[in-house]
Amino acid sequence: MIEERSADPTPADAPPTGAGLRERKKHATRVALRRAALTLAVERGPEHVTVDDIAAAAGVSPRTFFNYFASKEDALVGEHTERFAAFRELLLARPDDEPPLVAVGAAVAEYLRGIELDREVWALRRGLVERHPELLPRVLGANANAERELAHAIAERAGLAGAGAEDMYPTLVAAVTITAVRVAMLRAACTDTERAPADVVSEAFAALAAGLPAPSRG
Amino acid sequence: MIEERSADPTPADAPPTGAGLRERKKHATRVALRRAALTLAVERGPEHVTVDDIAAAAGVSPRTFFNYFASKEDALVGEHTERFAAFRELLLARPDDEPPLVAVGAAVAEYLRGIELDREVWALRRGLVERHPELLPRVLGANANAERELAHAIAERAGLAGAGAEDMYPTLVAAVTITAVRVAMLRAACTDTERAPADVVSEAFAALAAGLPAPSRG
DNA sequence: TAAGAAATTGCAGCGTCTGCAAGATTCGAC
DNA sequence: GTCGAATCTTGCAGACGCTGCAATTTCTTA
Repeated sequence: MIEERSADPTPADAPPTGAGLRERKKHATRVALRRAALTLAVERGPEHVTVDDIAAAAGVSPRTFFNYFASKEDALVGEHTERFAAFRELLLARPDDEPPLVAVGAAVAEYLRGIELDREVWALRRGLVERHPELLPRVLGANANAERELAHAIAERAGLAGAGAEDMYPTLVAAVTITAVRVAMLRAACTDTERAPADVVSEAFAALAAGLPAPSRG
Repeated sequence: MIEERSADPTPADAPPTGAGLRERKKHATRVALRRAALTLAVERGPEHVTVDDIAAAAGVSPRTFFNYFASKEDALVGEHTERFAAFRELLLARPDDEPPLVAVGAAVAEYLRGIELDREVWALRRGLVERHPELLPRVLGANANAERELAHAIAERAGLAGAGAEDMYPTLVAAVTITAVRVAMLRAACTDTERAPADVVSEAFAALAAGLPAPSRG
């Protein structure tokens, strides 16, 4: 209940093609379970969906569900964390002389552009969280790990040795980054649906880098 | 499991004195339960403490536990949210011409100075989260509600009508604020133990308002 | 002190999640 | 192809979290 590890450190983008049959089946099951979970949750509301329902809809036994996800919520909103695995490299690839927030913002934008594949699942998840704000804390909580990862990467990039312990700066930038991305994504999903998420995120980072000047007061 | 409401909207600082015997007993029970939960969790680790244990240590029945807290975690880390209730007024009391981040930072600092009462419980909780990072997501998640409250307050203060929907700005400032407070508190708790938390928070806000300039690279 | 309000408790029950030990499936080497 | 090893799936039993309900006890108030 309190533990929050992933049941399986499989990367989110496991290759649908290539590799052995085993891998393909596993990936298919994982996708089926997640889709089933999201679809059912959208239909009935998360609290009216049991693990048994999800497993049945995905065509596996209830016990198998827990071979893929550590918890019911994990199947619904737990994907985000996994995504940040590759992010670190994107960040470290930015030119050395860029200010931290700019580099991070650029890396994030790049990262987002590479994501636009799972549109479908993301749309499901977005609608779900919109209709059921109870899930929001879980989503935010899931970012905690990503944040620590990012803090390490930032410290590394800035040439600070020990990560975060002796300097608040990397931690702060990491936290603010995750926050900005989150807010911008929400914004992009809810209001600015016509704009590319990456653009909205860029805007948020621009505002941050400028010290959050007040907009015109109305 | 997914629901995240409080079992009881009792203010965190219920009057230990005054009022009837009933109120005093309720407050005592609440405190006893929280203390028991924290103490046991620190001793054995959260996952090795059952609700039955907590109830027994507090001298009430297991069923009664759930009359006071919606979940086990709520007893451990759920207090934070309640605290933000009064924050809004502090913010709205700041002079109108202050830049948003400055006003928010000042309000936060003020708010923190008023908190230094529960030192004991806070220390317990801090040590607990430090030793058991699994709890961190829950703590962060608990801030989600506070964040929305704050966004509303900021929008109100900035004179923006509808809260957050049509402008990303208040949401962003609110999110960044909660984030900064969180990081600064962590910092104050872990490293800068000699400095007042309020000071560390102020520093974090100064960095934010300055657009997060890079520290000297080493 | 008696009626009424509110808190405590036990119980029955659903749902989440885990460990364990079978049984089925895939893989790699021959 | 075949066989053994590695891996996945599944059922089962059970601990634990959490809830509704109804009976009982404790406080309040008139």
